[in-house]
Amino acid sequence: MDNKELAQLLEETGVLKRLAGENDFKAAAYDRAARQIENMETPIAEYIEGENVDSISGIGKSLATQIYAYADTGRLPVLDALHEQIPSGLIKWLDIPGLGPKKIYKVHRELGITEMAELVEKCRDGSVAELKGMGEKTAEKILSSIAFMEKFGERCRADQAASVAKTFNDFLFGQPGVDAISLAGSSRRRLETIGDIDILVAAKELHSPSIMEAFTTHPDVVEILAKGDTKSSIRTREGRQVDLRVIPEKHFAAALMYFTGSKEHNIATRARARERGMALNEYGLFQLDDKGDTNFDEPVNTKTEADIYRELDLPFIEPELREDRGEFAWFESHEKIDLLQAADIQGILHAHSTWSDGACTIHEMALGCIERGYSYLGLTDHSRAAAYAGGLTAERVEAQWKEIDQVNQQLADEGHCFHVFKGIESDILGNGELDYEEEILAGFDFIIASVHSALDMEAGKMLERMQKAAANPYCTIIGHPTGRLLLKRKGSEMDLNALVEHCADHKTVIEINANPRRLDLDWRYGRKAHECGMMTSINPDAHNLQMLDDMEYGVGVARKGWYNPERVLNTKSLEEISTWFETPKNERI
DNA sequence: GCCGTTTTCGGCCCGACTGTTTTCAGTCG
Repeated sequence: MDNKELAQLLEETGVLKRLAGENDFKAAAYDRAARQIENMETPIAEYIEGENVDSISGIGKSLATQIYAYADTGRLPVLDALHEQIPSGLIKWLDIPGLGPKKIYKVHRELGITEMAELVEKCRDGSVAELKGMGEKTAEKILSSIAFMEKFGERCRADQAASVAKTFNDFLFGQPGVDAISLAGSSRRRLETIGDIDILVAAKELHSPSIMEAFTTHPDVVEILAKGDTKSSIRTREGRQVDLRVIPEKHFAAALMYFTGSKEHNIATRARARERGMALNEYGLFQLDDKGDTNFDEPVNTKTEADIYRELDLPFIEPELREDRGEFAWFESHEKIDLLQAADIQGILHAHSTWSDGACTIHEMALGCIERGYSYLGLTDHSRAAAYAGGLTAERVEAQWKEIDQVNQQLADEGHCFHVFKGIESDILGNGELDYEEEILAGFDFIIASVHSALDMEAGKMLERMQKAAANPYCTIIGHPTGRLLLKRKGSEMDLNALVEHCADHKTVIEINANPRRLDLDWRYGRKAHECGMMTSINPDAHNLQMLDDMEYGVGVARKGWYNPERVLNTKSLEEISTWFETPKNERI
């Protein structure tokens, strides 16, 4: 039994309680307990053994009873009971924008349906519109939302969102009366997938209507979901939802904080304000009087987000950390957090050339790195098992080494202080071995070991395979550990906590693949990595020059995973990393 | 369902927008 598994069951209980029409605060208690247990570093089993589960904050007598029962029987009684009452088909309905738990339960109860297809049918034949509290427009909205979901899916990758965000950001910035503009929401928090794009504009009230008008009539807009004086939502032809909020400049800091979220982080900051006799909303921070009333015309003077946090006895919390995943607890005992910055990165460690499936020569890739301010390139073409990608035979490896020597000489002659390292992206074979004989392996400066075949291996076997590769003295870095493709392919479900620990023990680095399609290792394992001292490397896996710019996404994810520069391999200078590569693996720090 | 140096009961983050109402519930972020 692990914390994650229990947390998932508690979360599902919260969802079903809402669908069952129970008090929202009760449902929220299950959400809170789930988050608490998921973020705890102590295994829940220790509390169960010590019979002090209810000493965990947010868990009282009732939840503790459930958890003990789960320890005994492997089942959560409250969840089993809810499953009897609520068909699981309804959970999917929650993904339909505009349809929440109350309406879902009403439709289910009164029309006796549980499947999405039945819902479509009942919206079309008018049954839904006839229900009390519903109507024609509600039914139409449900139909259009379902059609939209089927066409585009609910979320998109961060890079896709960035391109839509840029279009609207540039457009709005040019509108008369716009004093300031900022991206907010999950894009600002650097989440790997984005639901909708949130943009915040500061403008005087008199300009608001014309800004809203310009926004909702932009040529990319195919549907207006809502339009008000301060808030509007649209859908773009790429299928993305964009929310715009226009507020006077004096509210900008509070609004940015509110609009950036996460929802859970906001709930916690507002509760914190309450504890200090204040109230926080998107218009500012307000002092409450004895009766709990306040004058909303006179906020506490806070010009920036940092000012608001300071009033709540906190340092500025970087947007990437605002997930209510331990950031408040951290600042109870620490004054600051040292987070990786893009400028800390000194070199590139995962890139391909025309020797395998890359688009550019070694020299071109090196110049691309120099242009971007890096001081080294670890070239890693594919190994021989990756025949589909032009993987290198042992003979071609040796020929490539000669070319790398020539390129290094040429770059030195041209006056560049830059070095190309001889690396390889070695396939991890089905049995966990690397792809060359030892004498070839020993000739590389470093090796990235990645799985490119038999991806759907059973999780336990996959973990053994990865652990064997990671323990190999020639394996420097594990590449894209799960093989996931965001929103497309799930990736291996092996126990990543176990892999992180194993790699920390063997001084093997696990990369954060910066390709926005992967972003693998996931940031959620950052705390585990921190706890056991695992190092990472932010790697673009570049197959052309443009992909070198994907580093931005990798850095965002590393920040989200709480990595400091010391735990990121490619923050080392050229000199430091040369020494590090030369040091035998088991002696590395 | 949880929680408490104002509290063991009565709160729990809070406001905008929509649709269905005729003063408000539901949804969203």
